[in-house]
Amino acid sequence: MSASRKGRISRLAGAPMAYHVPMSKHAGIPGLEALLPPWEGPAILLVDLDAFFASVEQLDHPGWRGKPVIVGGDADKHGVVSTCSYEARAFGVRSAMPASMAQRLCPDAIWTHGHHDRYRQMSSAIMGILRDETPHVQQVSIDEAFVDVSPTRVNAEHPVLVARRIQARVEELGVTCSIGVGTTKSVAKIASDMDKPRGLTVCYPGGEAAFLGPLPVRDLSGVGPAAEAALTARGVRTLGEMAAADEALLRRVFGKNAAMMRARAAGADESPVEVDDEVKSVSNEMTFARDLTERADIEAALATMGAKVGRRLRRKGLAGRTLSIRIRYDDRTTRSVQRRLAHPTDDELAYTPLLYEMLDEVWRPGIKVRLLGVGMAGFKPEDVVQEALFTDEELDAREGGDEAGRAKRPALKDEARRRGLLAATDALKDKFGEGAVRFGHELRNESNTTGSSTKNPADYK
DNA sequence: TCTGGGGTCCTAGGACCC
DNA sequence: TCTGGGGTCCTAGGACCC
Repeated sequence: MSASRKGRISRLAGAPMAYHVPMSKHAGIPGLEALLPPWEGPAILLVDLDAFFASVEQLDHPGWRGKPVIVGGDADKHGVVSTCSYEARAFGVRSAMPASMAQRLCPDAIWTHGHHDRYRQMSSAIMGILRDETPHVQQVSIDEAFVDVSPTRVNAEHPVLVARRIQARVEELGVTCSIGVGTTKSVAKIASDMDKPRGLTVCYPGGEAAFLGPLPVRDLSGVGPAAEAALTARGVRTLGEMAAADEALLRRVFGKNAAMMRARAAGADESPVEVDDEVKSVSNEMTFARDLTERADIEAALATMGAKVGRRLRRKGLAGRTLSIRIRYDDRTTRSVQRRLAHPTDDELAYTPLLYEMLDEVWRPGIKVRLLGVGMAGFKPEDVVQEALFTDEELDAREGGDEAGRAKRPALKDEARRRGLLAATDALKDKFGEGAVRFGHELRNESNTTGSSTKNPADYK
């Protein structure tokens, strides 16, 4: 596909200079540097890996190259498409589409649940390339990052040349990326979407209004289905109209973000590239192919997810104080319950009984459960130090200090023994994989999940 | 043919304190 | 006996992103 673009330098609607630069020969277009108008002021890249998961699969399975590949969940288990190759997109398959629909559109596609450790590894290598260019890298997901390449920051080198070098270095790893270049993050983001795969789209300083003006508001990051509907109802359809809209009108749609969103629509939002990787929450969810109706099955699922969350907390060295569960009923309505803990913890053996208590607030016998989730939030740096969830006195107060009350407690309530057990099972799972150690409850719902894939922004760090 | 799983951020209301 | 307003914490829900 790059052949048709080879050598093309085209002008984008209204922008003084907006180039699509061909990627097939990007290692050196003779004289390109001389053709580029000088760049004044800030320059930000948005680097977006093309069909990332599917591209890695095609890299690792040579037989899959040139064929429709779909990474996602099972069609008969409520699964959806996570990522699909461009060959599959030709059939109309898209991300987030129900897997059953994708199967009808493209019956011969190659399906895989994905290999997330491999994606994380590839992503880390690519982010390393970006950080080798400049430390001013803001990773926004496993396959996207902003890079501040303002000439004052990168040896006065032209931003377009930096972008072309990044594309060349990424391709050496066997995958490709599209890059948008602009004076702000939102301009770079929109530019990166205009030409995929292997595209390089540049909006020069001063061209923002002409570049963004005709685009639909939905193209702007931060405008979803609800905001789009609210804007349309008020006669605002394009980014140009949004940039000119009354702030009071926008406040009814965006609340306190109205001014910021209007600046974005005008390409004038100055939010900086931020190197910030602080994790705010850790959670795990499961959608079931068959709705759960038995309390024992629901508790087993909560215990399984609680254990996964605990293990990830320990791996990250985090302890949280806000425990939450999420539940979706068979009619797809969703409820959540959260509870503030007395002490931060990363120990599922301590908090799993609380999950069962919280369940009582949103579930009664007879209710069918389609999805369950367990999450932990409320981290503070000083909370990383481990503490027991409850003291014996608090447990006595909760459950009664008599023999019957004490007998209800987990057999391993002794903190040191608990931590020993957790450390041992973590070590086994590190060595032999997640399936190496299972408790009885973890087997109950086996083979009843969607097997879907994810792009978890916190998990590759 | 029917919608996943991982996150972040915002809003609104109630409890509580002064 | 009834009453205020502001600040903070907590909870639930929802919009949005990849």
